[in-house]
Amino acid sequence: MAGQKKDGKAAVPDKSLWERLEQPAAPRASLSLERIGAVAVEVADAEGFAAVTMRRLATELGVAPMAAYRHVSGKDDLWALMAERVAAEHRIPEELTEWREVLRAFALLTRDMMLRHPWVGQLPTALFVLTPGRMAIAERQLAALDGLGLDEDAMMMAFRTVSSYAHGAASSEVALRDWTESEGWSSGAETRMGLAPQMTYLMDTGRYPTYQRYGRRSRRKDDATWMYETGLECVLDGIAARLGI
Amino acid sequence: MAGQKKDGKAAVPDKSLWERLEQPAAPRASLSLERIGAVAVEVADAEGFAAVTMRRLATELGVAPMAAYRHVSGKDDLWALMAERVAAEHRIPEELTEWREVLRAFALLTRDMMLRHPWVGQLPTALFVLTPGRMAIAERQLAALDGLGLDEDAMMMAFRTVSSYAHGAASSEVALRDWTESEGWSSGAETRMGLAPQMTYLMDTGRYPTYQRYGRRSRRKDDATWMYETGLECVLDGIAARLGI
DNA sequence: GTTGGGATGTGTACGGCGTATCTAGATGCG
DNA sequence: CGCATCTAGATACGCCGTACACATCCCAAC
Repeated sequence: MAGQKKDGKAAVPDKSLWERLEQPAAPRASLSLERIGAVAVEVADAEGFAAVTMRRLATELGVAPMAAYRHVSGKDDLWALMAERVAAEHRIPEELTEWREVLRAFALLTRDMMLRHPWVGQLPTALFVLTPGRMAIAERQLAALDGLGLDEDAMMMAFRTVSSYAHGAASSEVALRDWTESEGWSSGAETRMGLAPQMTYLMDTGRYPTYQRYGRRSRRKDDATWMYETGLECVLDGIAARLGI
Repeated sequence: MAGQKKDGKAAVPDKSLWERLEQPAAPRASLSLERIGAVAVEVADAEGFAAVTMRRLATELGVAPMAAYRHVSGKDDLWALMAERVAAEHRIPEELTEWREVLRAFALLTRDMMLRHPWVGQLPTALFVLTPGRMAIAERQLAALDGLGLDEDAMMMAFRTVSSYAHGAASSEVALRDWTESEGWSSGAETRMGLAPQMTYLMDTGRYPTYQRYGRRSRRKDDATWMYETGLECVLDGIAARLGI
């Protein structure tokens, strides 16, 4: 067995992806999980998630199209490597101990990370949990919520609530930014002036009066940071109030 | 012009997708946006998002592979139709008037919808905002927040905070459900017993003590509804407190 | 020193995808 | 009737993921 079918067919080794990722790179191998993941992230950062193809990676790595399959089982493993790589960028300062500060820092770092790597929202959502780096982040949050008299369910609920908010808010922010940029507008104002035809049509139906009033009267329409941070404080307030911490 | 290049090349008409969607179906056409969207949703519900290909749709519609391009510009339009179709399922009861009830109903309906159509989380995130049905939902929320003395920015912030939480929480719930099912487990307990090799490895590293304690001591580990609803109440509490409503 | 086997990368090929472009038939209008 | 217009079909191109068989290289055992 061990990554080798009886007839000599090539395959990825037996050990789990994460175990292999932590092992030192094989001595006489031009490829490694580290290198594959790094290049995948580079390509995605530069040209978008869709540009990350096995063939493109092979070109970038200076290797034949099928070479990477010795190391990853396919695109699933590849995506997992990408998720792990960006998760490892999270560095919540050690000094922070108060639960609210830790959870806030986590949410702010998540947004920064997703603005830096806008393709992250296109990864399968399960990778937001099931990666060593993501689990380390969760562990840090849970530890910060420990010793406050909460039961395990409440601790997990608090963490997951913040995490859900952060993921949802950051991905919609990124999606809207990508969309306005893809339409060739560079500011919120421009966006609203040269509205895409479909938006103009929708607004002109007059079905969205409150929404239109927001468009005319809002003073912070383009301040995504304010929106994100204010929403985050609400979420933290609510957790504190409901859990009595 | 008008959907026709000078040399007779076929193309989708000029009017926006949404305008065409509302028009009555063309008299002598076997295809319509309605029918295309309906079939796309059916295929996605039955076999997953990846099964929705232009060719598969053509087969399902009893039509040549390129026929649908007369009506949609490509997969982008198709996805927009799918998003609009599931958005139209949201029916927030007319009787609800209190802001908190309206926002709560919206969040609960969002979760139900995503559990019913697990592929929704794989749509481009921008479609969670920029569709007529999604805008109608937003309008309803904003209207419920109107007249409480909030300024436009606060109203939008409240709505977006709930919407971000709902989207994030529901998509991670769906992703985890899909993942455990794809591994062939049918309950949370089974999931934890026959843990995937990669998870066993991670847990065995001993790096996640608090997480492991949660695994051992949690009493609501498999109660996704409790988790979602409790988190939602936190979010609503926080909004109420911060905005003084 | 030779040899054999596992690890590593290569070459070739298949079936499916999105979609550009051309062609053909039906329909309504002068 | 004749013609523009709308609709769908046919064909084809260049990508994609990846299965599979093969070549190479290095180390270990003899």
